[in-house]
Amino acid sequence: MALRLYNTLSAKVEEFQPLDHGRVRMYACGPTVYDYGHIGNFRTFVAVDLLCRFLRQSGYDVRYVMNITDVDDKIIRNSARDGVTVQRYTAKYEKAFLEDSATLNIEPPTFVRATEHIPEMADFIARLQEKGIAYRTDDGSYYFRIAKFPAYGKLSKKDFAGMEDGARVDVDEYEKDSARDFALWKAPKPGEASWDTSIGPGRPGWHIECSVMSMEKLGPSFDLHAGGEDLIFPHHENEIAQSEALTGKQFARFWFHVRFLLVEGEKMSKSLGNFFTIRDLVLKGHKPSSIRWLLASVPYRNQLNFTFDGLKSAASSVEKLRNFRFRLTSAQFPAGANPAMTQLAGETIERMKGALDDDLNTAQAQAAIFDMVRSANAALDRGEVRKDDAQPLLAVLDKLDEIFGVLKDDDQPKMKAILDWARAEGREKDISPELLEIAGSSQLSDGDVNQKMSKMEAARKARDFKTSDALRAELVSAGIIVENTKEGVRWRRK
RNA sequence: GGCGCGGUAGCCAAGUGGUAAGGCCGAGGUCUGCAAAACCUCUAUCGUGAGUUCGAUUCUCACCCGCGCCUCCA
Repeated sequence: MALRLYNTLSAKVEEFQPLDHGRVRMYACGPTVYDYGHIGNFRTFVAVDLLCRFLRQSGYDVRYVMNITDVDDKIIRNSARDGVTVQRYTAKYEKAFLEDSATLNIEPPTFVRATEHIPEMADFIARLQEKGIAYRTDDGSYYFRIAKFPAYGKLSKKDFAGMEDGARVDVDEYEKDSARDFALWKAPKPGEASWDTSIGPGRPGWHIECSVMSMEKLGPSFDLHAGGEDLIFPHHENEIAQSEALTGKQFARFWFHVRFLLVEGEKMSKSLGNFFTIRDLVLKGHKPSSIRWLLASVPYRNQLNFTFDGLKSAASSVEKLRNFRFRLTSAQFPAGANPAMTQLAGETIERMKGALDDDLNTAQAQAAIFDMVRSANAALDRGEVRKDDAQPLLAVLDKLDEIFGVLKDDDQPKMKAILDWARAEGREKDISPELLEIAGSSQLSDGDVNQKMSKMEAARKARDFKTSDALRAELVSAGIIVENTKEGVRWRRK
């Protein structure tokens, strides 16, 4: 079965086939680096990451480009407020974005920056002007003439034919021929960042960067264009207009839009006090893997209700998977193989692939893995798992994790890094005891832990439970989880 | 007002014209020196009303509620 994806352009679920056999070219609208990214931003980026990972797992060679918008109104406003250059201002938040992406195990795409493509944008606009599609106003701004692109509205399903010009002219705008015409290039204003270019001084409009950079990296027609649902209009509609008006070719073929999330059942907003960055959540003691799992647990086209109960639940779910993996890798099994386990592994792989092929139904993929884990754990309890069964079962987990990216336990160092950042930023008051507990579990080295573990085991063998319990309590208070199982003793960090 | 999405167990959340995945939490039990982990059992008739149908949670209509876009917010 092949991947079927919802395409905003056709408003249908379609079978996905790239233009070039075996090769996918995709572009995603990335962040505007004017502040720390919030969980809403990262829902989108995680969803696109899942898509990219699944395409790769499905055998495609994926070229994935993401833009970083490092010049826009908010950036100009905020950098002026802080009295720093635009460059310096955006550098801080771009770094934060890259760190947060890494925290969430988002595989880095090829990044492109708006400010590094200013001459190309000017050239693009000049060519639009040559074709009579763009026009210059007296102040030196350039606009896109929507009347020249009859297909305008095809992505957002808006009908502009009957709209009267002038009904809603924004008085702040310059002299546009039509109210719907959008800015390609903004004339310089005093105190604002400006570039001298072939079409005159100024700065790019919002949409032009994505047309220019995506086509430069991926060609005039490419397979997938992704972003948050809010970008459908006007951003992506305008990208299509600019690009297709210039090249006469179809721009992106599939449009992938990720739905907004809610927080505790309400729209996230600063005024409601339910606005969270990744760092805010980690400071509260939540693990990056919990955040990622929760964000990935609801299919991208559904509204996701992001709650703190949900985060705790996600933490337990990830824990369950990690425990299962731990159990398979740490125990000794009798030689041989159990055909039931081989079959279970095979069926689960099929179920996961089938779920993800179905417009990235991550919820069903997760259900498939949990079904397998339960069955396999039950078989383990009954002693029905043989030596040769471990590998195929672990392979299923690996396959799952190629997409979901939560099994490797590197939460602790990531949280420690954010703890250090908070201290450097003077945010001590936001550091929770939970974070300190987890980040602090590194105080005991692996060697220390192993030493105490063997002492504890010796005491247990001698049935000196008082001593062994005391050692265990000591380890537990240091953030170590100790398990004495039939298959042997083992430990891990909280 | 225009266009669109959704309302499923305490919470999160899939799904289907033939009586409902998965996760978390809770209760009871098994295992265990204890703890942890794990396993087993239990917990929903799918917003409300009407219609179509042999049969609807799944289709249609109405209503109520929530959400999104229509203003450079992912």
